[in-house]
This record gives sequence, C-alpha cells and structure tokens, in this order.
Amino acid sequence: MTDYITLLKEHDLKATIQRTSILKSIDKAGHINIDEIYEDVKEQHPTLSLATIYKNIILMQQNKVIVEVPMNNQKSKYELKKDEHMHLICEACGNIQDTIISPQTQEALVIKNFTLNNAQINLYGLCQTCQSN
Amino acid sequence: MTDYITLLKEHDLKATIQRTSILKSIDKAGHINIDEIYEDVKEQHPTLSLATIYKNIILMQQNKVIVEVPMNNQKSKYELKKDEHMHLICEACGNIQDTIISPQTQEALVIKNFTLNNAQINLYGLCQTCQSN
DNA sequence: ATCCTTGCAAATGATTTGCAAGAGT
DNA sequence: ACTCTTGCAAATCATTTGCAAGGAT
Repeated sequence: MTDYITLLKEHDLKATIQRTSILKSIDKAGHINIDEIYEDVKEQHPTLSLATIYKNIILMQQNKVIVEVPMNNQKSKYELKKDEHMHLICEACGNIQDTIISPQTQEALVIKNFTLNNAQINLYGLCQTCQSN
Repeated sequence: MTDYITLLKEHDLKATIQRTSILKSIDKAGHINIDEIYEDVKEQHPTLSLATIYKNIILMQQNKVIVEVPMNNQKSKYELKKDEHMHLICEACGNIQDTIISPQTQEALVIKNFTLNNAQINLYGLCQTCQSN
C-alpha cells in the first residue's frame, strides 16, 4: 500500500483524514468519479461532506497528486497520477483499463510546433467480457 | 459550404432552422461549446433557446452528426463528425487544432481483446503562437 | 499559535423536463 | 394530418461559496 500521507506532503498538502480517505478510495477503484468516491468514503467517515471532496479533488489536481479522466457524456473520473498510459473504456460496462503507450505511438505524439504537456488517449469500444455478450 | 439539410436528413433528423443554425455555428467554429453556440446562434435567431440547443446536441450526437470533445476542467466542445484525428489543445489560449493520426499510430491503437469504436486523442500543451510569448 | 481545512447550509450554475403552440414532411 | 420540435418556465442536478469551529504542523 502506498503511503498517502507521504504522497500528500510531497506535494505540499497537509495530510488530513479526509484526503487520505479520498486517495485510498481512488487508488482502490483505479478510476472513479466524485459521487462514487463519496459513497465509498462515507462508509468509514459518515460526516465527510461532498463539498470537501470537491474542494480536495480540485486541490489535488492542481498539486498533481491526481489526474482527471474526462468521459464522453459522463462525469469525469479521477486516478492517481502515474506514468502516461492509454485508457480502454468499455461503452457497455463502463470499465476502464490502462494500457501502455507503445514507443512508436510516443514518437508519433511529438508534433512540430507544439510543446506537449500531457497526452490523453482514450479508446472507446467494447472490452473482452462485453464482446462475448 | 456543406448542405446541413441533407446532412440532417441522412441521419434521420428533421431539418429545422434551429438545427441547421447550430450545425452552421459548429462548422464555422470547428470546435465550440454549448454557451458559445448559443451566443452565436442568437444573432440570427434571437428566440432560439438554450434548452433547444441542449436537446439537439444530445440528439445529433446520438445520430452521429456531431461528436463531443471532452475537455479537462472545462465544458465539452462539439465538432462535426469527420474522419478520426487528434486534437492539439493549447492550454494557454484554448485553441484546438486538428491533426491526422499517422498510420503507425493507427496500428498501435488496434488492441487485442478490445473492439475499438472511437478514439479520442487529445494532446494538451502549447501551440506555436503561445510558445513564443 | 498560526494557518489551513472541514462541514454545513445556502447560493449559484448547468442541464433537463413538461407542456402547449408551431413547424416539417 | 400527423408527428416531431420548439420555447418558455419550472424543476432538478451539479458545483461552489461563506463562515464558524476544529485540526495539522
């Protein structure tokens, strides 16, 4: 298990119960939206409010602890910041799977006259399980 | 100029003034969000309501006339559906530029055990103009 | 001790809905 | 003529804010 307290402090954020709980929830789920975090986190901390989650999601994004994954027609999900990767998003079951970006693709993302900061590669389709149904 | 009436009918939608106006607005801008469409479209059709835009954006997405481009921390933008391409999104000026996906990258997007439907490749960074400022 | 964070309730903003009147085929 | 679409206002849902009390360093 990652040490969420250290993670927060490394990014200049105070380590509160609320923040470590939110991080634990994101980490456990992999990719999760705000309402789902709220549902999850309430079990251990019934008084933790939605407003607190909103405030901290914004803060932790700014401080690069987490990353937003924008979804088509759905609420954004969030994940812990890690190396760049692609998302395979199943349009049937909503599941998101991480996949590495091949070196060839990496190269193709180097574009003339554009300074790349962050690449979002989201592939929408059907996961293995949903293909067979 | 594309014929929006034909475009709509081909996708089983009635051709109303409201819809052709929205399409014209999207086409003109390239990438545009709902509020911007509203501002634009009101000039010619002051009575056209926001609710109508929302309803039609949903409908035209379902009928594959337009495509949503989800933005990090901003309202989604919309574009006319066309061949797959990448988006170079400038984090400074907000401008979006379309770029083709190289054949090598195309290949790399063919993933085992995943049926690809639609690829969203969004590169966030600085455009040429904003680099020099 | 100080400054930051939380939780609540209220405010704001975005999106959706119901319905009667009007438009498209 | 028939059915779908529009515009309005109201309803709902999502997100943000202000503030007093509590927590982290």
